[in-house]
Amino acid sequence: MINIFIVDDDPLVSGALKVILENDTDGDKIAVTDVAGNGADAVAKATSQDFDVILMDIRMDVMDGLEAASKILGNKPDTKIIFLTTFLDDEYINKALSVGAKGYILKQDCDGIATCVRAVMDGKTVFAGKVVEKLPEMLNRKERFDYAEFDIGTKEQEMIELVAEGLSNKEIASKMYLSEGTVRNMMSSVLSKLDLRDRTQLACFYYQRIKV
Amino acid sequence: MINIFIVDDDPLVSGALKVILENDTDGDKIAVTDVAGNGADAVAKATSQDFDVILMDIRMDVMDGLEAASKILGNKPDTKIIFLTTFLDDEYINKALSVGAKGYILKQDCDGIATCVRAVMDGKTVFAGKVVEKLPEMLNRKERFDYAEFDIGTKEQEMIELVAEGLSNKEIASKMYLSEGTVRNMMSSVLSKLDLRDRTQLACFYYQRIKV
DNA sequence: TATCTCATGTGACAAATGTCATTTGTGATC
DNA sequence: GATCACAAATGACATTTGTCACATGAGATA
Repeated sequence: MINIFIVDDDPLVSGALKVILENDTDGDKIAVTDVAGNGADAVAKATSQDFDVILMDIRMDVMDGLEAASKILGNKPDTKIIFLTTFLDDEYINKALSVGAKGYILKQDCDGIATCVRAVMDGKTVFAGKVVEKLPEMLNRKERFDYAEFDIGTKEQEMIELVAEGLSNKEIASKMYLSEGTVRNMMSSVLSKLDLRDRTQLACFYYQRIKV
Repeated sequence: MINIFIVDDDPLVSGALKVILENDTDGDKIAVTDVAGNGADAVAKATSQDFDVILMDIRMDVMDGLEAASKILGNKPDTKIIFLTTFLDDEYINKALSVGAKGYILKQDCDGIATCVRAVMDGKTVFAGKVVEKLPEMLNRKERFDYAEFDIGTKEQEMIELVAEGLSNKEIASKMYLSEGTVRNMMSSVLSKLDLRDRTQLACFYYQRIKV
């Protein structure tokens, strides 16, 4: 028998999941033995009881799912937690992985959730296909840096990228069809806007804050 | 009925998988409809036939699984491919994700493979627990760069790190208790060893090849 | 001892870099 | 038409940077 704990602030979701899971017959019987409506509750219950798998929402009041998972896993590292959420958010996915989640499934395609639970019980980790599609870009991701916040225009952005490839002013000028003097002026302006001293600091800034 | 194609250079493995999969009764019946022993064969067969799921080894003669998968997915992007391999290699995992694999399972724990196949049929992606444990570090990894290969010593490494923080020669000299002239000489030497032109290119090199 | 290597340092030089004041041309706005 | 804003360009300047030839001193080796 597989012993499930559902954490979701929407009773409709918990209810639906319970029905789906408990009526699944493709293998060991699954039973939902407890339900919580927020992260804090979840931590309390998971501390006093043992569950085979926890299905948890991420966005919840009082304490969100990621924090709750972190606390639970800090206490019982072998707990298998599957996140079941509506949002396909890079930040969420990254944190879920870091926390050590065993799954990240989207609510919109949670039909096969019973199968997921079984796979997780087998030591596997199950992700929604769309989640995994995002991983490669996340592995070599570019942060979305808010150029506007620093009042930096498109041409200036292009120049920054070229600096970050190691080009000299002359080379940049040639690539951008500008005179070298203009590139210098742009450089000077960008450096001042970003409060940097020279092109090397700009390159560092680029790799540290803009692209990673 | 779920229609499986197994690609593995070891007939014992293919045979064992076939038995495990076809005797599983927890849901739709699973049938292994074809088998191949290397990547090239796999590409040929996957082009002429349609399969629901392809289970593929990575290390194979003639053409490895990753390349084969890439070709197959280039042709039929919706193909669901699960890698089944012995190796927990960062490079493999990264490529598998990039290629668009629906799973990465270790042979040593392939008991639940039928469950995995079903989860993948449901649009999920299934990874061995150990694979996913590696992802967080991969997401913020530091490459281990072989300074020795370029004959770069400890002091030179330290200098490189300082350049990558945007320090000037004078500042580096002060931090390392050297004269500015010495720093310049070191710089010149390092640039030549790495075949770079200036400190900005060195900073770029650092972020692109050394630390990420 | 004589020699060699190596890290450190100096001085000189050309090139690249960043800053600034100023000019020019274009398009928008009044 | 007059004015303004702005991108592009120029020239001058001080500073930083990279290169090179060479000096110095310490430690290793023959």
